[in-house]
Amino acid sequence: MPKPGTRLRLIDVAERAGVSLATASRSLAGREGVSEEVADRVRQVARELGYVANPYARTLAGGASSTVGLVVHQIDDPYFAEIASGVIEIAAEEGLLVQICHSGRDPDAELRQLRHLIAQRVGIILIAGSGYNDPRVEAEARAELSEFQSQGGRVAVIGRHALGVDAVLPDNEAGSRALAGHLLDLGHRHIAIAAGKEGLTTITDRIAGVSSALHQCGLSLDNIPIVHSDFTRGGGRMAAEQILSDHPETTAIIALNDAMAMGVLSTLRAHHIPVPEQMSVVGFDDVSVAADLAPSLTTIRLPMTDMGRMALSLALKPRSARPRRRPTGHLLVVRDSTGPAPSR
Amino acid sequence: MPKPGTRLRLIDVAERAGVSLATASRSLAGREGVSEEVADRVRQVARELGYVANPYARTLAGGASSTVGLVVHQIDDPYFAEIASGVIEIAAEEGLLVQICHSGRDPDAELRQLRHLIAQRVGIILIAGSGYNDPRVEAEARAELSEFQSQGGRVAVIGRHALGVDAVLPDNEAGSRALAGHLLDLGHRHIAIAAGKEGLTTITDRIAGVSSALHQCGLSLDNIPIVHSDFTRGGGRMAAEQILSDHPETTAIIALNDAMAMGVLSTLRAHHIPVPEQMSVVGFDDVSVAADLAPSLTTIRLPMTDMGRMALSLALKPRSARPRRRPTGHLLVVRDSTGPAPSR
DNA sequence: AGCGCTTACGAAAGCGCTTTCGTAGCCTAA
DNA sequence: TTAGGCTACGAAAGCGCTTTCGTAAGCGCT
Repeated sequence: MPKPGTRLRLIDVAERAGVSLATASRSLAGREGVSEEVADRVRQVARELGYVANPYARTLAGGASSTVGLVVHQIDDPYFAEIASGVIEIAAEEGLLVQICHSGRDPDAELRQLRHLIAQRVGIILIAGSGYNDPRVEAEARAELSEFQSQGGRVAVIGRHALGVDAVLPDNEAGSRALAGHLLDLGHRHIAIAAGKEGLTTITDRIAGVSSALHQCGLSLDNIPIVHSDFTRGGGRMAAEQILSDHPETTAIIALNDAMAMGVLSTLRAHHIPVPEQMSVVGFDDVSVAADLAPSLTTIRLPMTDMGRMALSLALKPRSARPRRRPTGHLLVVRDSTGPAPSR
Repeated sequence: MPKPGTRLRLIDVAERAGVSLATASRSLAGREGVSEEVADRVRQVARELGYVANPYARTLAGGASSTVGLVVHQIDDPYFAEIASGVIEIAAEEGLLVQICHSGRDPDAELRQLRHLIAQRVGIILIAGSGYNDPRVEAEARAELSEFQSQGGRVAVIGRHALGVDAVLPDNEAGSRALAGHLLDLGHRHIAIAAGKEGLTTITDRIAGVSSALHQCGLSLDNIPIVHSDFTRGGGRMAAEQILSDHPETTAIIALNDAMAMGVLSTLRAHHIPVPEQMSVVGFDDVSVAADLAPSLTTIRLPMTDMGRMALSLALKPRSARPRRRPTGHLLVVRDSTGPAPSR
């Protein structure tokens, strides 16, 4: 920690500008009660001297904390990395700092991280990643957040709902409906779903979309296998293995995110099953590598970086009475991993 | 920002434990001058009450800042995301917070971020990513960092040197020597290099490794094309296009990182050039998706997550007189993207 | 018993800011 | 002219911690 007394302080600026500490503070904060002339002079001096306020002192004194806490499942998952990238971009513009912490897809860990961030007095909390189908955890998180908000904290969530706060929300159901619709249009009737860990709302929503598409064709979710493993490439591999061995009639696999889809593709390759000739595969998210895979992946594009940007912007706006929802667009991107169902 | 007076303060803990503020502080900080008995009681009370120190007050009062600033080129690049993941892991264990900022592979932006972090009074600075072949920038960064260190700040760099601070360093030269050696062993004599933006030390080092391998075979770097574009998939695509059109005799492409290799593979696919039958491709880093590509990528494995962990651990240790270097292992991982040079 | 020394603790002084409160100085109106 | 109300600013009080300094109590020693 830098030794005290060594950096430029506000009082130095004030002296140089020939005003009191209070006036200098007001000038830089843009508060009223200072004549334009004096305020300009102070700002000028501050700029010349390259003054940067000590955030610790500022926050301690009751100013707004200028750090935003971002909770992600795992930063080295491209989905979250892209969101983080958007958040960092806006934060840089606003002069805020971003603190990232991992929840590791564990509801309790997420809650811990949340509490830790609050205890650390961040000013803004952003939570990315699926919610949990666990009323206890959701209720606790909600209580924690509303307490935080009542003390002036700002919150927004990305890709999850039910927390009673502002949210940036993709339409998971519509997305996977489009995905399933695409496969059905191609004639696939033996579709399997490679899903992540049970208990994530994202998964529930995405499965609901598939169900809805099936119903439109007079089919039902009951007849299609859903393999739950993990929202990672490894999880995709495991799910694919299971689908191949338990449901050999399958001609299309819906992976509920791109990471799993990549695992599925890798397993199919290992089994020498040509994609899309013998098996179609779709993902969800359109992480940037999806286009560079072989075969390139048919998926739903979510604007992750934008979602990150939107979430922070949303949190920065004055709070409204009711939680706001910003829907994100989504787009079916058809690439080379899907094709007509093979004829028998 | 949470309203003051509302959270648990150290004085509350002190009162509950029946000691003074000073004693409570000393107890929790593990300083001496407190009897074991009293210290234990204070710690016990703090734990029961769930006390978390206000980091702003703590830092302002001259305690160590408990936030680590991590500068990366781009967080949604898997190489950096994996490093960040390791840093976040250790930080979580140590109760530190990680602030991430982007330098965008721009030396001046990096310098700005550095200054910003210092101005923000972080306690530890970690810089990941290549250095720059730009004496001015390097000198300024070095000066800034040494000033920071002289005021008690801790610093470590990851994957770059020449900054006069502790470093976690892969052996870029040996790695690419192994890579080139592998291709030479396979009989390739028309090798091209897809490199990132000129001016990065990482690139210089990796090219030097190739050069050294070539020399051992009586060949020289002079005869092989080096295309500079960008350390991204897009950059890989551009480089590949140029290599294909300007150097059709090429049978192997060394991409200087995995992202570029992925771009190269994607371009080769677009040109219907079979890999590795007609063209071998190697990358560098072994980002986790490299194993799941089609074909899977021959590359040099760098333990990115470990590098992140090591860097933070290194910075946390008491400073030594001279900058320490922690070499990281590297491993040639031969996969499906390389094969014997095609016979004419 | 009296001295100095150590140990264990409390009182209080900041750290650099924001904000409240007080007060000159000025303007307006009677 | 004087009372009343602004406006523009300064003095000073914290924010919650760490750390320095002072001191009472306990110890061994002469």
